[in-house]
Amino acid sequence: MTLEEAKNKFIQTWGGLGSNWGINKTMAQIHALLMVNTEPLTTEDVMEKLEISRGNANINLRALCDWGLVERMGVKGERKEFFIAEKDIWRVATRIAHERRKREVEPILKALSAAKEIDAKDIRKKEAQEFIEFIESLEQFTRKVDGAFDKLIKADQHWFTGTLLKLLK
Amino acid sequence: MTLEEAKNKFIQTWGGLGSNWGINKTMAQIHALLMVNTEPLTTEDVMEKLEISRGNANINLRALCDWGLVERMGVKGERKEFFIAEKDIWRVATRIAHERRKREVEPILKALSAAKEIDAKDIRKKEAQEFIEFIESLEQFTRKVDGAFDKLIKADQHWFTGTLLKLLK
DNA sequence: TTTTATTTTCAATATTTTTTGAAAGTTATG
DNA sequence: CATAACTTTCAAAAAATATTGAAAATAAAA
Repeated sequence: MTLEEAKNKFIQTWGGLGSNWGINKTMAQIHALLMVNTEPLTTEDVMEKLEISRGNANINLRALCDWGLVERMGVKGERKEFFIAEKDIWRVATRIAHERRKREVEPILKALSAAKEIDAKDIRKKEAQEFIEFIESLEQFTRKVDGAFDKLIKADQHWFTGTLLKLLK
Repeated sequence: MTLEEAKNKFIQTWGGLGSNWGINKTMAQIHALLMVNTEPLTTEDVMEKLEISRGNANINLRALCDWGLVERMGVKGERKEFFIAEKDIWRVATRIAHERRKREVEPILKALSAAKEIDAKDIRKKEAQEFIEFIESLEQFTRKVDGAFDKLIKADQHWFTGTLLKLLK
């Protein structure tokens, strides 16, 4: 396998993984492409190397910027925009975690809280009490996990890979 | 909102969440339905309450059993099969984590390791060395997170909600 | 064994999500 | 200002994924 082939293989793999993590395939592939290229690339480069349309490249590059996984870069004397990826895997992971937490946890808590608003006529039923109790256990659990996640995201990599992981041995 | 409406709302919400976690909508809805019903339900019940086809109900009930989130139950004197859900949210979470780990981490590590097999003619290039180094940092990180995950799955809930969460305060 | 109840399978269909590409928008340059 | 270089948008098309429903398979009962 040539270096080129190895890089392509990695791009494909990373693309496949992305879909498991709420990131679409193209977005993950662009991210992979930018990670294995030390020099910044233009939209045109991305289109060519991944054989995708301009619209697709544009939309996903923007999404990657929103997620904080990619940065726009101006290059002196060039009119085009250049893009460069976050390469530090710890930062990549925390950025993804941060974004997903924001998008997912809040709606869950809102929905759970809404589910408890039961009419007076029903609320005294044993069945209703059981239901409410169940929803509350879910809420409590969600809050706890969310809190832990939040701390993890804010923690620094050394503490994580050192201290915390030792505790989990 | 009546108790019935509240339950339905919860089922819908849980269904929506599922898709964020690699579980399809129907699968998550069936799981929710079984969680809010103390008594076991049949395939027929699930079809009616969620207004889905027999095939869909069957396939997703089976998947839930595979994930360890639902159990088949025989009921004395009844010919039909009954299903009951895991209701303990900690167990639900660890089962999902366990299943996803199995399906996702192994393929990642395999693919990363394959990406390093670069031809002799390229291997001496500085660029190849950088690439390999990068892939290795990814492998190392994946292994660490995976290890932590594994421990977490095997840990008991008390230790998690008590000891570990305090450390993350 | 035959009948009947129940579960499973899977090709066809429907739905959701992603991608395309061309037109409209923007910004720098002469 | 006009032109050229580049970026953004979005309706339509394609691809991926989930769902249906009826037929086949299985298992219990008669």
